[in-house]
Amino acid sequence: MPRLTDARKELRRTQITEAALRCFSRKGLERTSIAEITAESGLSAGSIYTHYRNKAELVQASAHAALAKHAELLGTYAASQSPPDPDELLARLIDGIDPVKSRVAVQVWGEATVDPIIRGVLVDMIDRLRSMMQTCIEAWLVKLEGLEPAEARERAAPIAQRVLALYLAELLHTSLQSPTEQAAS
Amino acid sequence: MPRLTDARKELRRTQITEAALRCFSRKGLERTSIAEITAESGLSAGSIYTHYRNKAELVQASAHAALAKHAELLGTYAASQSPPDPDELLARLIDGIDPVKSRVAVQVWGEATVDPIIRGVLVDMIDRLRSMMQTCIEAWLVKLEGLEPAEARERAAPIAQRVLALYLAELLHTSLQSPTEQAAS
DNA sequence: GTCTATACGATGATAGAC
DNA sequence: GTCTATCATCGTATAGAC
Repeated sequence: MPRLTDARKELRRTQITEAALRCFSRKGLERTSIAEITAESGLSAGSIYTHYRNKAELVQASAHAALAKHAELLGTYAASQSPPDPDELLARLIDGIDPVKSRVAVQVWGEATVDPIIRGVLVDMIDRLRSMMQTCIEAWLVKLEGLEPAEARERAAPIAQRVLALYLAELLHTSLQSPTEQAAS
Repeated sequence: MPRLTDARKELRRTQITEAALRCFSRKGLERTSIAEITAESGLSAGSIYTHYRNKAELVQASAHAALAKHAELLGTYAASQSPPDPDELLARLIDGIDPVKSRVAVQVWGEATVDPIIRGVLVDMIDRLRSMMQTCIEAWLVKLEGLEPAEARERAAPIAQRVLALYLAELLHTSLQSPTEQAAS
């Protein structure tokens, strides 16, 4: 197994998706052309197509990468020894929102409306977010509010649901606030 | 002033946007071609371009139409004699969500991320929604909770903010639940 | 005002050299 | 694996007849 080769391969793929994410944040998932991604990545069209079968695959990979970063942040809190209360959790998550990534995230929402694969990626990620929030809130209810594990689990679910909703709304809000450097089509 | 002519003109325009909205709901704002809208509307490309300067203008008009319908529903509650409490208000709004329109609405969010004009339309509509929610909640606080108008106004704002957030999140949820009849790009 | 037919541009994707 | 050059396709927008 050529481990080094695989690692380099993956490195190239992320190099491409990183460049793509920057382009998407400026022009959107659809209106970004492959040419722009080649310019941003410093690679060529041919090279990109050896790593991704077509543009749809690249968009999917980029969407996954964009959403995963949101989950990463939450993961650190979920694993924390002293879990924050729901308000504090929400505040920290909001504080961690990156305007650039928020734009791509909201674009992914729109695309998920129409593309089943992107939708699968998004639904999956949202479920993971909710699950992690629930874990975090559950731990808080047990450790700091003194609830029984059984009752904590029961009460954590609806709270997590609402924290998630407020977080998503804030994501939308952020994506609309940050200025666009791009003229209308 | 040829009033009848203007009325017919407006009628044609809505006929076009209605057809466009159905197409958008299936294929998205960008991947819907003018040809598909002509087919859906029963008109021709030439006809459409006499009513809208270009596709961007048509998308803007359609976006406005899609969002306005959400506001209409809320307007009836805001003007109601017996305003519902926040939970009930939210429940009714959610109950009134149309899956087809929810998809277009979320697509508009994504587009607003990139297109300043669409963003203006969206931000405007969101502000109107929040304002109407606030009015509704304010009336409820005064009439049914017996608060002073001054305090009601103060306390209504953050509640409206949260109801709005929960509503938007539910809109996203609905847009992801309804099945897509369209293959990936 | 509406249609048919078309020009023009843009873009996704590939072939073949290195 | 990567690049350059190219192709084929598709979609917007327009011109001109009715």
